[in-house]
Amino acid sequence: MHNNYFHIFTATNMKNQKRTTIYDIARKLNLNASSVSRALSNTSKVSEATRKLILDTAREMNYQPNSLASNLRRGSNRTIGVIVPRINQNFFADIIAGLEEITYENGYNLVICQSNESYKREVECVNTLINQQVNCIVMSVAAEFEDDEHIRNIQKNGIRLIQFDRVADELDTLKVLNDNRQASVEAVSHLVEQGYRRIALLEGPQNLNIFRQRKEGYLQALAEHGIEVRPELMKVNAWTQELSAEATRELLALSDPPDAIFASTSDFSALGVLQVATELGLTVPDQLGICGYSNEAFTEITNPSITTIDQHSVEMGNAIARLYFREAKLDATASGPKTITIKPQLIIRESSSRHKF
Amino acid sequence: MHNNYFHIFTATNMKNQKRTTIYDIARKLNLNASSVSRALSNTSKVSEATRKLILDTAREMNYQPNSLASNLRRGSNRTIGVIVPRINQNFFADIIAGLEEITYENGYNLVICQSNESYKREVECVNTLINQQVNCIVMSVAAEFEDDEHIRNIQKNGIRLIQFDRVADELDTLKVLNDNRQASVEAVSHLVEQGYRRIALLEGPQNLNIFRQRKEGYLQALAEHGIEVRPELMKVNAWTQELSAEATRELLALSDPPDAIFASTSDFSALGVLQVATELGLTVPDQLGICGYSNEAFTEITNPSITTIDQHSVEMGNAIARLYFREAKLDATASGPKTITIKPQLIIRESSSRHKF
DNA sequence: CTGAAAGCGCTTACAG
DNA sequence: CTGAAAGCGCTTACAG
Repeated sequence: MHNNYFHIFTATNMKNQKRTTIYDIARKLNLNASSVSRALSNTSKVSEATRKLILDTAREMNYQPNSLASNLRRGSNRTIGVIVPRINQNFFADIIAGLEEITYENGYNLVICQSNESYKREVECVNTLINQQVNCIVMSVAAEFEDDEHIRNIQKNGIRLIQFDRVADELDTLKVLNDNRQASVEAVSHLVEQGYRRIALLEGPQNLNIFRQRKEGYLQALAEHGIEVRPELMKVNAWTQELSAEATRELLALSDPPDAIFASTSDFSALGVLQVATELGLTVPDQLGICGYSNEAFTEITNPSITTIDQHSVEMGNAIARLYFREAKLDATASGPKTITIKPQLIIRESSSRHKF
Repeated sequence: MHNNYFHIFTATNMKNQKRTTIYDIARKLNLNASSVSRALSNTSKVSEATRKLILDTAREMNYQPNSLASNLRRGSNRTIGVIVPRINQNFFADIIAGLEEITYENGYNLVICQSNESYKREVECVNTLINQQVNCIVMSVAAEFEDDEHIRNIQKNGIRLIQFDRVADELDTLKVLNDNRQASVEAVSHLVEQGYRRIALLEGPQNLNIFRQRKEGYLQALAEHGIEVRPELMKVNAWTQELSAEATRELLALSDPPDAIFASTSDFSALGVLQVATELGLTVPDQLGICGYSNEAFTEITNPSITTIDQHSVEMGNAIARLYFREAKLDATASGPKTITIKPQLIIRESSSRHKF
């Protein structure tokens, strides 16, 4: 027992040489720790002379404040937790970068988790962030959605919640969304204006709000232009490059095949469409029009370049963070449901431009 | 004064309804908080009966442990801090995703900061993470490098440090690197084997180790194949798409222009080369060979597709996290400098394949 | 197996 | 302007 203790002591000693605390500084200067705290926090009244003395000594002793302690005491840790399906997907990486810009300016930190599209992982992420006492959780739900109890639990614990992009619609929370429906309407209308009439839709999982909205936009645009809906032109769950390629093969094998395909799920889907079209010797955009979603970097450099929708993802990240800080400044009780909508932008490129531009 | 206090109380009350603590549970069960703590931590001896009672009550009262408190007490917060130049750059996003996989498995969290390639920001990030008492800092230095005092400071504070990719070479720390030199040797040798002889190099900022090593590899490969070095074929700081395009124009305007360009800085540079080549009507790979670096997603789908080097970035993230956990298990004093090298892989595509493959 | 007590490092009303 | 004291919520040696 004694041996064991001694051993640990030695190791710790060699490793840490014990960090300086405000008590160390106080002792050295024959002051009380509370004065040191006040001088360092730079907020309460301390005489200029002692403040300077304390700051100098702190620097000299290489003092680093212990955020854990001050956070515990203050009951806030100036941290925002982020849960996304996948960190290294362009859209989410941009959101995170956008969040970071603003949170950094405000002296906050980001704790990041990824759900990997799994419901179970998402629940675990939420619990971890609640335990960490983050001030706010910013999240986009996993495709595998089962239940929203864990999300409600965030609010029960007095933690602010901002949902973005993929959200649990029914919950009364702060939300930052893209206007997916409107973007879809514009994309499909553009295809109609280019002369396409048999427009197919590649859909994402309909349990996610964003994919439902994109489908609604597609239907709305067809209605507005008096084009009849042909169910066989709508393909469900075509949301990866492979699934989209497969769906495209099926579509093009129809007796009355589509003359345009709106890959509403992603640009990777659009890429799948383009691949199959090239394989089959169809010219794009003349024989087949294509529109994707997300404005991934590669859409600009494919041959032909791909028409798509830019979601302003970095700006969206900024907007989310700004929303948090604005709400946090208001009385804690004041924040009800509130939605900010970002307007995506149709980027017209070669894959849908029959009339040269 | 009293008013003020009352106001705060109300707000807090309405917002939080006060989270359950182990004391609340103890009081309810007529036990001591220490027993509750032991039952919940699941480690010390508690009778099966009381353990069950405590766990049930905790669930019923919606207890969420306060990590801040336990971390402060234990002096560790099971968190790894990450500092990267840019979160939404593919390589770093992949590294982060790779880190997250392993840290998650081990019950650790990630706190992420981005330096935006700025030295000042990097120093601030380091300080924040030190104050947060993270167990480890994983970092890749900003391009704007001034001094390594902040990095030394990490170790002075008893925090483990793992440098990766872009590192301060002189410091004795754990390092996880790509074998940039070897990758360059292979890329340039491949170009030689394809019959290219006047091979130009686009270099990155030479204050970063990775770009120095890639240049060394280039020089080594030329030497090995008995090809003379022509300084006018080596362009410094060509590390964005625009700068590379510019450098390419200059190179191709030479009286004896290159027949291949190794864009050692990134695939975006390679893209800049490809653009200019297309503009000037040069056929790739016949009249000009191109090789990039990083294996960005788009390199597969450009026309022609781009030969490049895959850095196994997700696996590199995994390796970094595993290194931390392995070292952490060893005695705290035992960890000296140590380097893990990941072997990148040359991906040969059309842009450098004169002989069809 | 359980309880009582100290302490992690800080902040903040309360006195003076 | 400064000091003394309590407390944030937990963990952990020490007794029993």
